[in-house]
Amino acid sequence: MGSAGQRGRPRSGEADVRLLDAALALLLDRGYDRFSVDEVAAKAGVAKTTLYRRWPTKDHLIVAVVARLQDSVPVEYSGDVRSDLTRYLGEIAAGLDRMRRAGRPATSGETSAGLVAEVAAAAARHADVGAAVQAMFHRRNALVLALLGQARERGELHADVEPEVVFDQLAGALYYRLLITGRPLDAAYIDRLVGSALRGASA
Amino acid sequence: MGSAGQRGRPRSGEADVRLLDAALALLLDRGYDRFSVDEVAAKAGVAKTTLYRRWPTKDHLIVAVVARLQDSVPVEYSGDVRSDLTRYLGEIAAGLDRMRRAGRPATSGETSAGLVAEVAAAAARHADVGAAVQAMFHRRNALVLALLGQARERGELHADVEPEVVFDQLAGALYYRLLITGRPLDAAYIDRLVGSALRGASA
Amino acid sequence: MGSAGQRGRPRSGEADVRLLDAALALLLDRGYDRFSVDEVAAKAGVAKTTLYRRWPTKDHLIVAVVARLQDSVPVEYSGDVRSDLTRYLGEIAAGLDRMRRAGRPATSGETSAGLVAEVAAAAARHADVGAAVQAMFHRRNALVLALLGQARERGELHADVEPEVVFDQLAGALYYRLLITGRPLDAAYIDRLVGSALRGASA
Amino acid sequence: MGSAGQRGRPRSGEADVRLLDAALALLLDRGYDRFSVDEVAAKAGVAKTTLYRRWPTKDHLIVAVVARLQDSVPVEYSGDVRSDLTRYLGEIAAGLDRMRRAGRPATSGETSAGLVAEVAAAAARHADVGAAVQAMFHRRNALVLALLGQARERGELHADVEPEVVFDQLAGALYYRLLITGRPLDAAYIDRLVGSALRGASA
DNA sequence: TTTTAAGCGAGACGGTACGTCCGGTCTTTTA
DNA sequence: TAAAAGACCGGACGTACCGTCTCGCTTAAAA
Repeated sequence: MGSAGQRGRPRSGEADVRLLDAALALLLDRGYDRFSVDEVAAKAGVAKTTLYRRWPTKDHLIVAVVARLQDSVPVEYSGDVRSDLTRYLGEIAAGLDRMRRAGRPATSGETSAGLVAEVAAAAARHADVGAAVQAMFHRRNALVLALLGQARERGELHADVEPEVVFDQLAGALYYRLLITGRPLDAAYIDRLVGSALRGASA
Repeated sequence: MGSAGQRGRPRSGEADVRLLDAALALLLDRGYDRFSVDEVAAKAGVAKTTLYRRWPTKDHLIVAVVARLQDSVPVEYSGDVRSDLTRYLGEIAAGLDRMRRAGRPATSGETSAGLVAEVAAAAARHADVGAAVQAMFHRRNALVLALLGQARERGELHADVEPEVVFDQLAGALYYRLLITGRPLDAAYIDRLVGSALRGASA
Repeated sequence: MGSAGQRGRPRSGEADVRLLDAALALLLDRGYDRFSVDEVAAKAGVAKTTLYRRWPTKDHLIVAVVARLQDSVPVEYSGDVRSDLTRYLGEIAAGLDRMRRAGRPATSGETSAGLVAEVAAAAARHADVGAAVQAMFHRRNALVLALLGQARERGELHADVEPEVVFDQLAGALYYRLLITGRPLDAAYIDRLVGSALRGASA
Repeated sequence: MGSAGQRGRPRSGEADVRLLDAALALLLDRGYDRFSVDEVAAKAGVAKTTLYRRWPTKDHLIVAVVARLQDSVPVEYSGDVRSDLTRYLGEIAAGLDRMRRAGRPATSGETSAGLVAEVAAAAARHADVGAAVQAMFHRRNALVLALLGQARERGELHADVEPEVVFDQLAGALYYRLLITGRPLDAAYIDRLVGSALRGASA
């Protein structure tokens, strides 16, 4: 009753795991280019067809991998906007940092935004990948938008503060640094950033 | 005098122009992927060797093209920070918009950041391309940083405002929207953005 | 006694028919390549497993189909060797013609021997298919060999005529034309052929 | 003078040789199926593109290889039709024998016509391959047709003998045996065959 | 009536090869 | 020298198709 009834052989859950694991490993020590689908399949011990049944494109696969990388951001509220924002931006920066290292020799101090940029590019190439990427970021950001909204309602922020805009300014600055300027995303910068954003916002 | 003495056939200045033109045209109606070096050479009526003598890589070529797209931003100061910023961000948004359309059917209202992202990715792939990209943006931004600095000195902005951070917040928000969120960069948004940035900054 | 006794669900006779029909239809309008087992099953509305339970290989299936195509050659003796041979070779030629058209647009006057050759190739790939093919041809040819033998005994042919060799020459010429030369197998040719074969053979 | 003038880098003659050699070797010890284009290229130490520039298809390549296998049939006339025919058919049979062994373990006494059939099938799949195959056989057979024609003119054969038909009967018998019947092509059979063909033909 | 053996539908899976694409380099002839 | 032309190397991509496997379900004979 209710259940649709199983048709055909079910997809192998193990294949998913092995593929994503292999892909992640490969992505991290190769980077986007030099990442090859054939190699993922081989490393996972899975047929290429099985991979392509799940992700129709290298881009799709990589985005799935990245999503898994990013999807573990437990946030807790302390009630203090400044420290909450600082902590959250720190998490984002750390996440970007994990991606930043993909494909670069660990020793190289290079600030490479390659993977992030590639993901954005992939998002632009395929509409569905774009949707997935936006959803991924939306999930990540929803908490912070809520946090800003609550702070405003509590009177901790001016009434005319627009959470969305403020958030764009904060996150945007990080991405801009990473992708364009190439300057570091350290704690000091994050402090300055939060400070600047809250200067006019706090009541 | 002093000149090394020209040996052999001189480089054809015309080739440069034809190549860049062809590349631009192709880039605009194909986007980064589906843009092929062979095709550029063919369209320019120039040998591939000639192209590679000038730009050692597809990435290099494309960045050169993009630089030409972006490098015409004459800015004039009106003396009023708010309007100056608004105007300048408008210019940036317009430039991004030109790139945004690359390779997308004109009709599609899609907000595609493909080219921008690809350029960032290219910057991450080759150190020299990265330097060129940063220089390009640095040239664009220097004026605004100067503007903010002067406004601070004139007392129009608080003494503890950090121009660099404020600029990151402004430009970053635009790029974040474009690359990640995919939401529009219209005049209304720019107004809200400048408003938010100046709320706490103006004296 | 001896009989195993029927266990389990019996095979569906309908499936056989539907599969062979679908396969034949597909074979005729696609040819050997571009004939896909999946498509046969789909078209027959039958599971692939069901198909493979009957024919372990695409080759086996196709040979089964071809056998059905060829197995309807009722021959009657008139008593006159020349006319009997002519008639029989005409039947063979017609049968080959049916196969000849497989996968070719009806309009194309092309003399394509594709299917015949593919069957021969399949026969070479699998011993059992080879046996089946030989048996099929043996059935077809037995009658003619008998005919030649009787004519010899009746004195209509020289005593030293070897039916087997003569038959090879007749049938062989047809196949050689079809497979190698690509020239037409019309009635005129068959007459010349029989004439040539009987020149020295008839007493 | 008249020459078109060489443009661009000329094709590497060495590549041709290495590819054909590699392909032949592979074909002989694998047979048509299990013959892989990638492997040929690898074995020849040549890029796959280079191969595909010459032969657009596995079929084309294989036919080229087979043509080389068959194209060395120097025939000399002795003036005696019977012995000339016997010798020539012997050559054909030997050539077929070389192909017959392709892909079969040397030990196996199997009479496999695989490669011949595959070539015929390939000829049916692509019009241009078909033309090449016919040309190949035409070259081989022209000599014998001429021989038969001369013998007729010399009065060695009846005036109403049609060389073309006789030849079809002879060659056809060989191919029919090989492809369909699977019986051996030994010297004894060839003698019987020539005898049968000449019975009525010789004046 | 319950068990057991097998067939069936659906579709995922492993494996292999194909032919294509494209980036970048090399080898010619000609200017 | 540079330029034009085009072959070359290398490597990945995504597709196609074969034949096997794994489910859940159905059919009939056997216990």
